[in-house]
Amino acid sequence: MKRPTIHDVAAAAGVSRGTVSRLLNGDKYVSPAARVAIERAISETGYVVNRAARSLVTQRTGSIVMVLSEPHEKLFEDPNYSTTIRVAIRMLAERDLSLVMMLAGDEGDRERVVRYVRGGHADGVLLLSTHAGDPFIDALRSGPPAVSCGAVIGSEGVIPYAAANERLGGRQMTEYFVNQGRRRIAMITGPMDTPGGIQRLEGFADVLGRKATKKLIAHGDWTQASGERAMTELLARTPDIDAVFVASDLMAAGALAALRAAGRRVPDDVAVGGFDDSSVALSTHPPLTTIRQPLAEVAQETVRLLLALIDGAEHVDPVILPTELVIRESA
Amino acid sequence: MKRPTIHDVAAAAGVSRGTVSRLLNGDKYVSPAARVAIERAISETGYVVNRAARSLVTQRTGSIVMVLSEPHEKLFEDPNYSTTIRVAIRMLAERDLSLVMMLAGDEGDRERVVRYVRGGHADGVLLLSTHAGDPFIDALRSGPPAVSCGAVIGSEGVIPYAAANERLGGRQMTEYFVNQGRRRIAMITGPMDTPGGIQRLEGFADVLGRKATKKLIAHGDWTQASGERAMTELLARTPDIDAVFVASDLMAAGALAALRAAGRRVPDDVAVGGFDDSSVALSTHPPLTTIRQPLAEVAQETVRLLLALIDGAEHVDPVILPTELVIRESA
DNA sequence: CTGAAAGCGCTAACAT
DNA sequence: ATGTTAGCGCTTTCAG
Repeated sequence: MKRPTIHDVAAAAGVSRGTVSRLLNGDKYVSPAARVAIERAISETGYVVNRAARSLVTQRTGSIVMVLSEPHEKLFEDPNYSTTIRVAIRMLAERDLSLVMMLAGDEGDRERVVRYVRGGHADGVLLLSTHAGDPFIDALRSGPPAVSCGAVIGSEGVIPYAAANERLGGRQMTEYFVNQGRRRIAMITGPMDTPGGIQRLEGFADVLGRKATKKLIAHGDWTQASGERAMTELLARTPDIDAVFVASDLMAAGALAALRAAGRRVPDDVAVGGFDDSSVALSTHPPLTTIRQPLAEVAQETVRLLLALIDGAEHVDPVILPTELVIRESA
Repeated sequence: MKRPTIHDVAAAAGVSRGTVSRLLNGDKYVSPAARVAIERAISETGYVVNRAARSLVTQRTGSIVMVLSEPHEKLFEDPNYSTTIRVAIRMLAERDLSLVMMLAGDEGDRERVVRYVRGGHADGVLLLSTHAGDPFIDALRSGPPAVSCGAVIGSEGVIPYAAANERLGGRQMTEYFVNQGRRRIAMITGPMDTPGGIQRLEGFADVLGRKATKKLIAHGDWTQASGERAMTELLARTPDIDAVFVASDLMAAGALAALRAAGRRVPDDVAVGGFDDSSVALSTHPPLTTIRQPLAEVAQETVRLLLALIDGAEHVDPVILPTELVIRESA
């Protein structure tokens, strides 16, 4: 049989469609009697609201789009997405909002996202790992509320966000090395158009000051291979380093391999610090001393900001959460 | 200004709404002249179709729901999801279908999914890592087409699927050990209500026959910690093992830690084989010899099956893709 | 507190 | 090949 409509429910309950609709939408003006009759009718008929019809009249869609800006191949390497996705789905489900996922890895993708959002197909936008100067930030300004999980470099004032205090994390690791008595501390950063790339380095520089010279800094792109490459480069350039702060656990795993190949013992000869406290941090040998980011909380706050905006807040402030040093065996 | 409707486009192009609609829906009966005028009008007005309105009349929603059945905490540990998600988003986007994500980790979640699907909010269902006897398999039978990425144990005839040939993978690794001259080969399996848990063990048993005794088999739950635990147990139970096939790379990382703690050298004393060829396989020491699953192809085939069903296919056959042995240093 | 009625924007069947 | 029109199922005034 066809799916029941609000009309069927109204008929079964002996009221008008309007009354059923009012109940469904939490309007207070429904008599107890009507309420009971309608609720019974709903469960008897197995009625489920037709979102398309509702959407057509309310002009809201009941869905939020999550935009993954990472180039496709790398999506695979990042251990952080699943937490964010999981938290977002949960929180949105509570509000009866569904989460639709889109990719924004190349120009075609991005255009699709813009069309989708401007076409009014989503009530809000959740940005993930958006890079500096991403052209479509502007395109989103005229649409529904957008927030980012992690700062959008260069658009911090435009797109509200929640993020871990990455700079603090950088400081925590670097201070730990200093307190351990390490003298030549190097760093392998992430891409310099991402907050994690920039701010972890800032924290490093905060502590080391002028000792943080160019020679001690190499850049990676978050992949393990890039960490290995950067470490090799660092070793060639400055053989006497006794500690290295790597901006992600995955890259740190690569650095570990390079150190092993070079015959350096970890942590005896060189201390290695990672970032993320992801699952790789435990599978390396030795297990990584790293910085834990409150990922779940960051995701939670991001969604909270978005919901506040959807509920009509004019303005929300960024939320920045502290990181934490996790000591294991690599440093 | 308000978003333009099909009416505005029709007016701007000097044709009727029906003609615009026909063009939009690929109907062949549109004159070249009208076509040009309409296309110009569309780009001038910035028109984007209102999916809700379309959905209301076509009874299709333009979205596919992906259901993640893994209990929440574990979602985090599995390195395979992102590939599947990425491939699915891509392929669906080409058909202008959007991907909505739902969790089915607990009873409440599952009920939500069933309501959603039966409420007609999706044109198709994509199941991920559904466990044996998952109660809501039945609930899905009356709704839109559903397919699974990976077999659904116990419902292989009910839910079409694409999957890697996990049993073959189990055979490949075990044969490799045998050919290497290993004599006491143990196995750490995944959960026995998942295809990966069952079939990788079947492959192991295919090769070893009656030599695959209970004493040589321990069970894990895909987590690294469980791999470590199972390895310790195996070592206590059968100290003379010289090879172990671990059903996932992550668990293998745990096994490696247990072997190191027990003072066994890998691969000299004990060969270790993983499964998945995930990123951890490269970050362990030594890097893991493992089985590669054609994840992207599996995801692709899964989506293809779903699309075929949506397009009206009465029946589709399961697709099973071969795995491949990847030799590194752990065996 | 409730019923009636007017659309929301679109597709598809029917005319022409 | 194209215009006209009848809804799709719902929310939301507006009366009462």
